Amino acid sequence: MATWLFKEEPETYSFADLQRDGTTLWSGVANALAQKHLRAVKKGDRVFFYATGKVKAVIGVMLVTADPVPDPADESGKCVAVTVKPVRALAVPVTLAAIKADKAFAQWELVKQARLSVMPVPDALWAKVEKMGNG
DNA sequence: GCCAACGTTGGC
DNA sequence: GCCAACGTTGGC
Repeated sequence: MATWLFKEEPETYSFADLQRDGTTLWSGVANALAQKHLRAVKKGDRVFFYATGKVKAVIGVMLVTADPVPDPADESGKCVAVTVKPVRALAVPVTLAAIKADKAFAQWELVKQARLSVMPVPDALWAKVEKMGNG
C-alpha cells in the first residue's frame, strides 16, 4: 500500500463535500508530474486531503477504492482519475506552517514544489502527519 | 527544438 | 492583491 497527498481548493470541493457524497472521482488533474503520480495510485492506497487557499492544511484521510481510469473530463484521453472515499477527518488540521516548521519535511514536495497537486508521501512523513493530526 | 512571452497556481 | 515559481504556448 502506498500513501499520497492530493490537494484541493475547499471552495471548489471540500472534505465535507466528500463526506456528504460518500465517494468521488478525483479528476481534472492536468499537470504532467501530477498525472504520473496519479497513474501509480492503486486501489487500497491511502491519501491525505490537503486543503489549499485559506486553509492550507492536511485535514483528512481518504481511501482509494478503484485503480485509475481515464479521466472523463479529459478530451485527449491521456489523463487518469481515481475514485476515493473519506476515511476520517483529522482531529486537528496539520497546517502547512507546522509542516514547514519541522525540518523532517524539508525535502517533501509539499514544501519544495507548491504547485504540485498530487504527490507521494514517504512512510515516515505519513506517520508523522497522522500523529500531529491526532492532537 | 529553443526560448520568450504569457497564464496559472498557491502562499504570503 | 501581489508576486514567485512553474507550466504552456507559439514564433522562429
